[in-house]
Amino acid sequence: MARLGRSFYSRYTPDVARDLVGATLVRRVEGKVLTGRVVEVEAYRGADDPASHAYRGLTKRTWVMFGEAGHAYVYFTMGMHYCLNITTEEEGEPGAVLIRAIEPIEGIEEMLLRRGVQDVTRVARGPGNLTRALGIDLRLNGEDLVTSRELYLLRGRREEEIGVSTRIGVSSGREMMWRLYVEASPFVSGNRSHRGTSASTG
DNA sequence: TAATGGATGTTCT
DNA sequence: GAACATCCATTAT
Repeated sequence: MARLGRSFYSRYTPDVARDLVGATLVRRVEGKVLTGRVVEVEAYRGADDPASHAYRGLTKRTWVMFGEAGHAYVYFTMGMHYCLNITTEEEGEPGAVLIRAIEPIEGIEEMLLRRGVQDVTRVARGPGNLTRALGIDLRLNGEDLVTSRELYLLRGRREEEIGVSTRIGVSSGREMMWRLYVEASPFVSGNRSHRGTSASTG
């Protein structure tokens, strides 16, 4: 499998989000290799997206979203959780894709250990759980996934059935159907109320 | 099946 | 000082 390069990320964010579903996320930490298939993502943009951190412009927190595509944007939220995003768009144009869930492939035992749970379908389900399972925190903020040894993405098969819905946990920007997930996957977060319309990819 | 609230801390007004 | 791209257990329907 080939690592995704700069040009993959330097595109319109919802398109990148769609193409990231099915990719393989690789995390190397403390001598362990942890990998998983991306099964759920959300797109966030800039001035045209009130739900985005970058909506109100460049700040000390959001500068990564305005920079070069293909970097990790990690932020701390709700006093407890870290969330992992991958930056998108041309430099200067803010955008990022939030990775919400993966289906664990390699290093499953290590992920279960880090989370303190037994259920594989829940170990990396939801953005906060995912970062905990993979040992991702603010030290990885700004990491370049095109060159990093610790965190990167591999091209995956294109998924057959991809579901589309509004984004979870946001109060504004509800008209944008920018949450994308593998329709049949039990590793996806949310519940029936978060199920949107189904869309096939050719 | 859906709504509620507590833990917890950074960012922005 | 309020809001927040969360999670989970608890409570209400």
